[in-house]
Amino acid sequence: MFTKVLVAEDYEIANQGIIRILNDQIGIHNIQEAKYCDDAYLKFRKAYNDNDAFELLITDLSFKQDHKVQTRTSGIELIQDIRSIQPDIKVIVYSQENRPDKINMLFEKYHINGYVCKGQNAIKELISCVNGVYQNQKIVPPELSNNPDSGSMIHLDDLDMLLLEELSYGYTKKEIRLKLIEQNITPNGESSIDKRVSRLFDNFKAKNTTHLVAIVKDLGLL
Amino acid sequence: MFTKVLVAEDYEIANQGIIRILNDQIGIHNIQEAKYCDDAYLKFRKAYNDNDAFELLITDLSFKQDHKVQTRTSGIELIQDIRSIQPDIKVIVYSQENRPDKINMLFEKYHINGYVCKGQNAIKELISCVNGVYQNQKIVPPELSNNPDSGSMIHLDDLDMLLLEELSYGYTKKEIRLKLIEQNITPNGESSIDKRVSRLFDNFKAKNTTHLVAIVKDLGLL
DNA sequence: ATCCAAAATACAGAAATCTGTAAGGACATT
DNA sequence: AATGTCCTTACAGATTTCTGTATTTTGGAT
Repeated sequence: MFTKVLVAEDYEIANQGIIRILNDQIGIHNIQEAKYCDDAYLKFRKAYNDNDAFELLITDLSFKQDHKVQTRTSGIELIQDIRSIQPDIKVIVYSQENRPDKINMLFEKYHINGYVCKGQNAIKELISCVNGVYQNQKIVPPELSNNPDSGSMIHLDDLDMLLLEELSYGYTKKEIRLKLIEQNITPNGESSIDKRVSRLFDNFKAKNTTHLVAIVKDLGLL
Repeated sequence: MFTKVLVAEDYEIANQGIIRILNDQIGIHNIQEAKYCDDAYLKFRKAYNDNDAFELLITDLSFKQDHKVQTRTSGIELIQDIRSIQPDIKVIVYSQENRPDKINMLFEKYHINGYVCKGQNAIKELISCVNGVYQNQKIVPPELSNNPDSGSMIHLDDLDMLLLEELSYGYTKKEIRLKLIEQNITPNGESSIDKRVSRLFDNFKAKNTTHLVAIVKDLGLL
């Protein structure tokens, strides 16, 4: 089993809970905790430089910022920074987020090794996740692996996302068209944009632009 | 100090943490916990019917739903249901949410007694919140009470919220008008709705309906 | 080079949005 | 009763949205 673990979680009640589980139920005793991303990074650096590196990082995604000035405010930055130095460190993300799209993105883009969703079964899931990751498995939360419709997810390309974003800012299609032309993005015909947005209507079962943006906001894609 | 407390929090690691704090640091020993809203409600009803009612409810806002069928999925419904039976019960909401508008809404609309934000100082804040609420104070989280612009919040009445909601569902103003007439809500003239929405445009500096809904979603009011 | 299918675009018309003006009613003050 | 203010509503016109159809362009396969 892992012998040395770093826990980055700003929410101190959870922080303590995680450490207790690692300690009592998994038998890991060499644990360091950090309530700030920057603090986590410093502890990581120190251990790495002392040739006593961490084997596993368990981190939250969002860190509230208080009075202290932080250079990192999200777990993603922390993961990137740490992986750039120690690429083989195992990473478990442990967060509130339960939207399939977002969790999948973490695995695909940042190659995390496991994800545990804060929730009713966090204790059990955390234990099996740590065990699985130790055996080099990729541990997806059960909500996701059981969910059949996560595979049928609609794939949105960059232009789709751009359109959704611009629409959510209240720009008209004419204005968006001009922006696309300025940035040399094709297609940029007004009716091409219409068509694309209409397809999004179908995908998300939206009645109109306002509805579409509301849906996408709810899904957390914007 | 309170002698009997109900803790509704689906996230079990936090759940345990809260109970430990109440126990060890505040000296409340008669605590019941619930990981589901419905479960919390049943425990409340039982205690109330047994003439051994709870004095304080500490609840999260969002409850993830798993396989069990729940009639209540949000802490707000739980609060409403419980308050309709025992109006004088003290309520502390304890949640991830840190958007001022939403927290203010909880105090104004649901008359909660205290709010604690999950975060770095949750332990300290929870302790002082329970103490303050016991002394009939209204305990606003420090992030909010220090924030000067929280006072300048735009006040939205029920009709405003209704309109925003319907617009976010993609209904046209004609459709919304008909709904208002059906429910005997005035004003319901088409241009009255227009005027009201235009006022919302001004309030939120929105360019059009889509932009407005996006802004309101971001603020967490919808 | 030719053909085909998919994508991009133009165009058009019905519906909806947004904005302004004006008319009518409710209500309080004088 | 008269006045003024606020709110509701009707109406109108310019713009935008949304949905079709038709035409052109693109890129790959033969």
